Amino acid sequence: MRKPIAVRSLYGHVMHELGQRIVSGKVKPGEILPREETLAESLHVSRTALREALKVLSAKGLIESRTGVGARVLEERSWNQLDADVLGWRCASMPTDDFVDKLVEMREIIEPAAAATAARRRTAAQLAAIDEAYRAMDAANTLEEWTEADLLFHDAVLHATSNELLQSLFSVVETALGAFFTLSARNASNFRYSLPHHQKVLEAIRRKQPEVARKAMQAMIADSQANLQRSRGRARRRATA
Amino acid sequence: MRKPIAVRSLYGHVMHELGQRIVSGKVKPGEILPREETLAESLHVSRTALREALKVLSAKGLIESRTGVGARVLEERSWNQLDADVLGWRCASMPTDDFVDKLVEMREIIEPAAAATAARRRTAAQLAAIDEAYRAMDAANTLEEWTEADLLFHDAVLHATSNELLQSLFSVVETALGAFFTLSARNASNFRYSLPHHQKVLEAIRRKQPEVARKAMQAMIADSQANLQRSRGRARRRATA
DNA sequence: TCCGATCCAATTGTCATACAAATCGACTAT
DNA sequence: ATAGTCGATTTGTATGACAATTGGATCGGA
Repeated sequence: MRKPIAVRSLYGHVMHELGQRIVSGKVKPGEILPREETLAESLHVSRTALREALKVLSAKGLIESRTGVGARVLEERSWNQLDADVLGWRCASMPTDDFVDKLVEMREIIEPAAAATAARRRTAAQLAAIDEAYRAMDAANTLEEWTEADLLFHDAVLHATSNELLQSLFSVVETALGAFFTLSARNASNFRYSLPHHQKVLEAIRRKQPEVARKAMQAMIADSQANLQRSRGRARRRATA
Repeated sequence: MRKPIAVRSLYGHVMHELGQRIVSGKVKPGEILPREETLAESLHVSRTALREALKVLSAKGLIESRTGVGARVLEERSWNQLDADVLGWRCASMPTDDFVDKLVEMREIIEPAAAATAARRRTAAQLAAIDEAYRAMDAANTLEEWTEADLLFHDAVLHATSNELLQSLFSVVETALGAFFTLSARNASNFRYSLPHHQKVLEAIRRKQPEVARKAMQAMIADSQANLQRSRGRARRRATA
């Protein structure tokens, strides 16, 4: 998303490789990873680069290293579930329906409340940022331009709450939108269909009408959820065909 | 909390030291940290240990290292505000009313929604856990027992949503709020006052009434916030006296 | 046989050093 | 004045060495 395929540093590659192995369940909680020297060799990096990756995974709560024992994969309960990387790894390849449902549920909780708060507190500059994102969506000619502007719009709404904790949840919203983008049937002719929803949110925030903004955002999410359900139906019919 | 004084590893010490310097504002966004060799020397560790700390801080979004340039402190906007360490450093460095307000705002968004979801989806076992926590609160004789059972109650409600993202989110907010005061208690003598609120939440979840549960939770939070305002007033009067 | 203390092998934690790669700015030639 | 080149600076990666910690194996005594 942010980094297309990204020329990640060596340690970054290692971190993603190991992170995905853990999150995808290829190595299960409780298991001990191979010793650092072996792991480094099998990933074709030095122990130095490997260790930096392990440290970051440890900070994300995925593993715990103990002297003399090794690196143990921790239970899912202690994973940093809101971490952008962890969320991304859970969406790697195809996210499960179950996980997408949870992402949508998070949106349903976060974004309407954020829209309402933004309507109450937004400054002129914050409103301008939302407006600019909206106009970029309106002007978008390609899927890529639309996608970028859409993310910007949702980020701007969170920003307008002036609550940086709320804004940090953008990683969740971003992941949810990303999952929606890959799962829903979007093409060159119909990707603009949600523009009116966005306009209603924008106008409510402009006019400082919290409850109107909340409702508009709820409608937008409900609509995208319905869209997901339709896609699932199609996917299932295709699978059983 | 978890680790009293904690025998942190060397790199852990370094990470906390640098993290606090950044979050507290001793080094400001945009500034470049001293080069690694210098930093390592001034902190009395090797470059290896320092680099592991920098890598983790980078993963938390506090800094960004670039070859040939150095480690730049990033803007607060890109900090991982919901990271447990970052939140902890903020609690330590700026325990202002403003920050608490933002935490409370998060709670107002999360917990009512969680209660409603729990009422919709709770299993028998999850309900039993909430019920057990409630009875522990009822049986509490000391503030300590009450506080422990209170935490258990709220955790159990979140657990009953079966959404680990939501759990993770509440968990960090709860921990941060817990650093300032117990979730719902006035003082040693009448800490049980919020028991009826908890009972209403419990019963609504038992009867699978989402909106009732949401309202009950909202009432509980509103009550504890009113309580917070009163104690702030007292603190201010004391300060100006 | 059971139990405890001791020792030892395995593994991570830390350090020191060296060199590769990237960046930025200054300098040079045109 | 400008484009290109070069060099100093700093992070990125690799390597080798040793300290510290852990858990089990070994051994001895009752």
